[in-house]
Amino acid sequence: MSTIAKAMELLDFFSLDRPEIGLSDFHRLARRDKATTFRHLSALESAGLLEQNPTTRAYRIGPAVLRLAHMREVTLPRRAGLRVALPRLAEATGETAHASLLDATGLTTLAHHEAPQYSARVVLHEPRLPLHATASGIAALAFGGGDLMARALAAMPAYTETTARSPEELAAAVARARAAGIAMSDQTFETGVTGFAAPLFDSSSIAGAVAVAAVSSRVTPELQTIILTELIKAARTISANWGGTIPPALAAAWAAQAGPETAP
Amino acid sequence: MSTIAKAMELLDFFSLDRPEIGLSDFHRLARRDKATTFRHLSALESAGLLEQNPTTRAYRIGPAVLRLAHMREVTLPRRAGLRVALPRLAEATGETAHASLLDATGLTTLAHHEAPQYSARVVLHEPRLPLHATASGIAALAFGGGDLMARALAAMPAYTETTARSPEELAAAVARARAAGIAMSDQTFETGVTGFAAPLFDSSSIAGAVAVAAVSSRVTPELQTIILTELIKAARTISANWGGTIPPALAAAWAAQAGPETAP
DNA sequence: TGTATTGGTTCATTATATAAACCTATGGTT
DNA sequence: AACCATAGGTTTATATAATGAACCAATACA
Repeated sequence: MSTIAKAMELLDFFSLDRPEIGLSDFHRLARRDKATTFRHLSALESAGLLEQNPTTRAYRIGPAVLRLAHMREVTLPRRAGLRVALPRLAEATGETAHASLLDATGLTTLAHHEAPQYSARVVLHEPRLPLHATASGIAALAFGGGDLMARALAAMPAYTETTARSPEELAAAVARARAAGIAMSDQTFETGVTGFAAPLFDSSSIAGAVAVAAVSSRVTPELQTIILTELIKAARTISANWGGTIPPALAAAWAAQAGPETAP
Repeated sequence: MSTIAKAMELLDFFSLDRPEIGLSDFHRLARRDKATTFRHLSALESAGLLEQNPTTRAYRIGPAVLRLAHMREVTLPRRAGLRVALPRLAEATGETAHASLLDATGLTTLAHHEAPQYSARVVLHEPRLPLHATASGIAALAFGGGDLMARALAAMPAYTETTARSPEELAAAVARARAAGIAMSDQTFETGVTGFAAPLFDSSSIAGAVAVAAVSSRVTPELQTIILTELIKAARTISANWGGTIPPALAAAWAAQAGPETAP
């Protein structure tokens, strides 16, 4: 593994719950030598990707990231297209809504929004979503290129009892999602969490997924109907904002899924 | 220089004018071997910091950057504090306003806003601002720690005829800024651009600078008065948004500068 | 058809990354 | 006050990973 990749893995240890990490914590979290960790952190800092809290000396995301994100958002807007749709999806379903971006290597969480209705809700903390074990991943596989499937098959850790274990099992889930226009996952990533996801498109192809992560015990047939309807609405809105068009086969599946009243 | 730092330097070649860069262009821009450049780009891509445009194969800023920026902005808001103040500063002065963040290594441009009034306006494209040659840099030196000055003296390229060349010249400019509460730079970085800057503070210390980059030929004493007044207003607002307090000496300088009607 | 350019790959050579041990400062305990 | 644990950071021989010239395949232009 390249030194560069090792250094940049350190960035993935940050989360909303852990926005600042000291040298010793990093050294333990990454299970790497302290001197090595220190030099990696220093290199990231000198590029502005990290900075040190002047009082605690702990490391946190640096200002260069803001500049880069601003640049991407101006030239290739994504977040802006979620601003309305995601909170609306969360409120309409009463569950946690989130959107992720697909690149050549997999899905990256882009934004999430928790519904305020219930105190029991799904809180997300994974920056990268495994393709084989999440509804978003299945949705991406169902409507993405074949190379994605190869990547998914390369590593299939079993997170729960119901995580797909074999290529056949995964292929079946993907086929179901392709037919329904929506991917579902029953506690395949985290126990107690049921996922529903729809693919998102930009001007060239599939670009990500929008999903609802619901508390499993709350999922009744009625709620499921609401979630599917709202998810399709959200996916249509976001894809439109991203300059994408829904493939005809998917549009037909959605029309059948949600009933004629929500057809385009 | 570390491999990590070399790889991350590649990120600085992106700008709003050049949001996508192909392998060959990168190899020329960075003056590095093509194979090396390729491996660096691939490593950045595997971390999600870059992605490839699926049609042109050119590299652009990746989705991970959005996630990191979101995380920083939630835990340590900065952009939000500029959203109102910066456009207002640009409109009130008729010139380009910008804000930058200070870290241990220097100033990073955070956001800028061009005034719509005139077609002749200053367009900024530098991601990093040199401390010794910009108004923002002088403001940072005037109100930042002594280690900053050491860093500024380490490298002092002469961008124009009027760029400070000697430590004494720089120290004089910094002293003027400290006394006035505002830094000024007459075409020290780019010919035809006059800069005015005020320091910004967060809860712990100096955190950046807000500046007006004016077309030199338009700078009359009247405009200069407007710029100084508005700049102080903007600096007060932004620092307040960032949870900062203005040091007494600076508050006094500002009160004297802008006249009693704008005193806090 | 020929030529220039693109993105990407190979492999011997060489430079850089690594990790154990060490240093210094600080905060909390006895 | 002495003690211990932990923090951030540094040193140096050793080992691993980075480098770049040459090469390949594909596309674009003329």
